[in-house]
Amino acid sequence: MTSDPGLRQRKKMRTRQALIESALRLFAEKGYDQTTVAEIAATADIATRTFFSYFDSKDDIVFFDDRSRLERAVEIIGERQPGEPVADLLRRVIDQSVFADTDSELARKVGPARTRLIASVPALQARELHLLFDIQLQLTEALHLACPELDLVEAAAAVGSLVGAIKVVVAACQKRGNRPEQTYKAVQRATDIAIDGLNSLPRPA
Amino acid sequence: MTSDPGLRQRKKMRTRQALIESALRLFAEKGYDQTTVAEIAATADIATRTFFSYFDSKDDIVFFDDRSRLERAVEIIGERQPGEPVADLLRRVIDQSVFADTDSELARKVGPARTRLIASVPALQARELHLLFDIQLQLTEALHLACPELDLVEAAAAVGSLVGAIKVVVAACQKRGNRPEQTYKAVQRATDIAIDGLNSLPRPA
DNA sequence: TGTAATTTTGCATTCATTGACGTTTTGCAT
DNA sequence: ATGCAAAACGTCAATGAATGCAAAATTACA
Repeated sequence: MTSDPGLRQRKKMRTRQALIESALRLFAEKGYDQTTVAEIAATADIATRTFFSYFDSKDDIVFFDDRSRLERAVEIIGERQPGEPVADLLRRVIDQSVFADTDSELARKVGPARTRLIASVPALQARELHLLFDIQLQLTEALHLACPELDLVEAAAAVGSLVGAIKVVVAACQKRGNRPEQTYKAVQRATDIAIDGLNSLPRPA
Repeated sequence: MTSDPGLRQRKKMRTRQALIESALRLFAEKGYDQTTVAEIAATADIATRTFFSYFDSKDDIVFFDDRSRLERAVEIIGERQPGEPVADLLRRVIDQSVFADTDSELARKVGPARTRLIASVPALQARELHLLFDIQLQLTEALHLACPELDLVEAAAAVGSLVGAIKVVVAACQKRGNRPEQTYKAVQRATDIAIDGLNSLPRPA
């Protein structure tokens, strides 16, 4: 299955790669809205029409490595040791898929720039949230399978609560311009709060 | 401030209303993608160009009452009794803003149809998630203000965890085609899980 | 009324996205 | 090697959302 790329596949991959690199470079240079699909295609030496057989939409290209991140996450969940607490399992998932550079060097290369790009373009924010949402649904299924003691609702709540806490905390940090250091600490705190529950929050003085 | 609408304002409101009704009716009849902005405008007897001075985009019109829902929520948070547990406060927010028909009869009228519509159109799902996300950021601020014992990260985690759990659970329920009855119960369960934390989940047998 | 402020509109334009259809490449079997 | 079928690509044309602009219409107010 993972054996023969074949000329066809190799060529497709190269084209795909070229499109991704062209797009991200142009977005960085001229901004997302100022870059047209036609330009991206031209820069990668591809017909405009063909762009859409590689990516469903202009914004999709920014999230080229989402699929592999998801696959990694599902894999981790599938390898759960029977009896391992759900909280521990999900902690590992967060660390090793969300905050790891899953998809080759390219992901690491564009990492921070991409983050800034997404934060600054509403259309990309929306796309990201939508993708993340789909991912959560799939994680829910995987978790439900790997943890027979959880019904579907419990699995969904677990995933939603953890991811939701982290996502909002990260956004709040970015909004106030925190350093990555601070943001990372905040993510840890968010994780703990999701795991220990809202009742673990400080009480009024 | 809330006194004189004036002819101008009244007219604008009527136009807005007309646009909303036309749009939702057409979406229901022919489907979202098959309905053009031009048709919506024509049905409401205004110029196509004018549509965009009432709504920023075609999908915005579906979420016409989001603003008032948010305002209601922020209001509730602002009225928090000092010493009231955060969990209790947020429970009330969920009940009275998310699951209440805030914006007049219109909201109630379109409720279920709109839910189905959003679920079936990817563009609307994305828009909804984006709006919901913004809402969460604003709730975070409001909560931080109303609860001095919470720092910003804690407030964000609280909101994110609760809303996240509910959102994913609702989606999971819809996906498997649960009845509203079932879904409502699931929301309660999701709320409890967010409040009590992932550690409150059933342990492996 | 007359004038300023605000809205509405028509028009042109840009650009993402899609469908139909013909052409080129590649994989594979003979 | 040769030929066929499928996969990929490209051309052309069309649709429809979204935006800028300036003229026309409407409303507010002195």
